Amino acid sequence: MQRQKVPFVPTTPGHVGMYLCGPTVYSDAHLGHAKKEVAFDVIRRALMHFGYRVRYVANITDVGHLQNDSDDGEDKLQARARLEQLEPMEVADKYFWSFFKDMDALNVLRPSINPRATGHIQEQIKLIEELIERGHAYESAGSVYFDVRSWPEYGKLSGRKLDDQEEGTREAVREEKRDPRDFALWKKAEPEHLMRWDSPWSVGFPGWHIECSAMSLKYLGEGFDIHGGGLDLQFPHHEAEIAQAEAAGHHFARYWMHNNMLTIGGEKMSKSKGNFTTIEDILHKHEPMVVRFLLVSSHYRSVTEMNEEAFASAANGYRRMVDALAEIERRLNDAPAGADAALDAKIAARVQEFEDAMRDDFNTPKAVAALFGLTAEVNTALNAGPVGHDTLERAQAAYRTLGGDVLGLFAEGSGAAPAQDDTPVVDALMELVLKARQNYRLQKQYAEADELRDTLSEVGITVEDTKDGVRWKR
RNA sequence: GGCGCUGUAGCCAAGUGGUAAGGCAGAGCUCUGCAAAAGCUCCACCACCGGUUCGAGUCCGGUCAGCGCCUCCA
Repeated sequence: MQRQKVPFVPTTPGHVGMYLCGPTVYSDAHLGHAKKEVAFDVIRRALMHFGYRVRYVANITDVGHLQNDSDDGEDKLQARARLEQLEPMEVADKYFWSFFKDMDALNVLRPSINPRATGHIQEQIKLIEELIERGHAYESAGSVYFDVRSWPEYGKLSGRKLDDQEEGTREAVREEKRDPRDFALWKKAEPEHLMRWDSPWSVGFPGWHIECSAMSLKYLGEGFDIHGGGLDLQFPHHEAEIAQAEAAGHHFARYWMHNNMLTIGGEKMSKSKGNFTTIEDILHKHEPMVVRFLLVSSHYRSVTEMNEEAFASAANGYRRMVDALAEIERRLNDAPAGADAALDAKIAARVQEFEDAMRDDFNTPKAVAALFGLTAEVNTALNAGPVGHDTLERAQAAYRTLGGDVLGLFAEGSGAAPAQDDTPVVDALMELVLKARQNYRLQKQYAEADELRDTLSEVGITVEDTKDGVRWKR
């Protein structure tokens, strides 16, 4: 809340409670969601790596909030439902599942608790009642609004002063409100509004911000550790969350973390601009791990530019690391016993470098650089000759633990859409083809040998001749 | 108008006042039947102008450019 980087000290030693603002499930998740989810997934994984037990709560917003603040705004879920000719809750469930399918593909760990707004109407009503009792909220025409004038701290997170805010920007300043900046805690439902619940004030639906205050406090308790979300939610959403919770007498989140936005051609990717790429679409063009690698290659607080060149660069760079790891694991099969002290020291230094980077506000680009440093050193050693088994295991552990467990990489084949496993067949065929090619080569019939190699290349199989014999990969 | 962020090589991207990490692309070399892979080498007057300092990409002021939030958005 000091609006700067500060040392982290959890409430309960050894434990961390994290809350992340999740998606409103009314359309496919796009790359912006991926950046947020991966950013906080890495933070969670890093905390776990450093020994914390993490309770990770990420909500799903499935209440249909209005598309804008004017009177006739349509509910987003309902609008989608009309388009797809579904019940609003069918829409919510459809995109709920597709969201998890996308996140699984990106190797984002599932939350410890995944509360849905519609399942916590009672908790939200209770919090609103507390606010009314304390004089920070008032009912007006069946709706309930938060009284920002009654809460001087409103604005502390985003560094805004009420009086600086431009008035009248909104099309219709609702006369129901005492102040145009008051925000809805409960809205009376118009007759055509489908998602509606009983409340002391009207049949209606909760305001957009109240669910996060209610659910985070319910599952993480008073004064929980970390609250995360996109930078674009800082104001008004998170500001409102804090005001509601604290005005009602609760201790709210102690640390706030915001991921920055993703740009394409320098412009923010967003639903309203229509310049977004869905995760499903991008996964048709790029491996999930490449997408994830590109995301962790920039810092969560920085803007990430995503263009085709960046993807190509990420694909090649990631491949280099994967190849090094694959070679380590191949060599483990017939490595001599013992260790290589010089390389051991280098591995330990890179591990240290990685962990230092992560400890400094989760500096993933720096951590990735440490892995590339490791890659160069390991490759050099592997080129030089046999490396001891123990050392290879240490190198493997460095990749699997840091790149794998912490950054969530090297999880090819995980998640949705597992490819049909044709490995045994391909292996057998490759053995035959390579044997034939080797015969051509021994008889110096290079044209024939190269033709085989070129044909394989066309179907995505690379053949490499090395000192130790032929090797292939796809 | 208010609040805030950013400008680092062709691209992506770190950078705690003390000679500018890393990756991709590119060039050369080693290895190789040729390739590929890997390794080595090369590749930045840090938007501009002032100031503070022994020393500034890093601090201060200004200029220019771009972006975000203030309305739904991750």
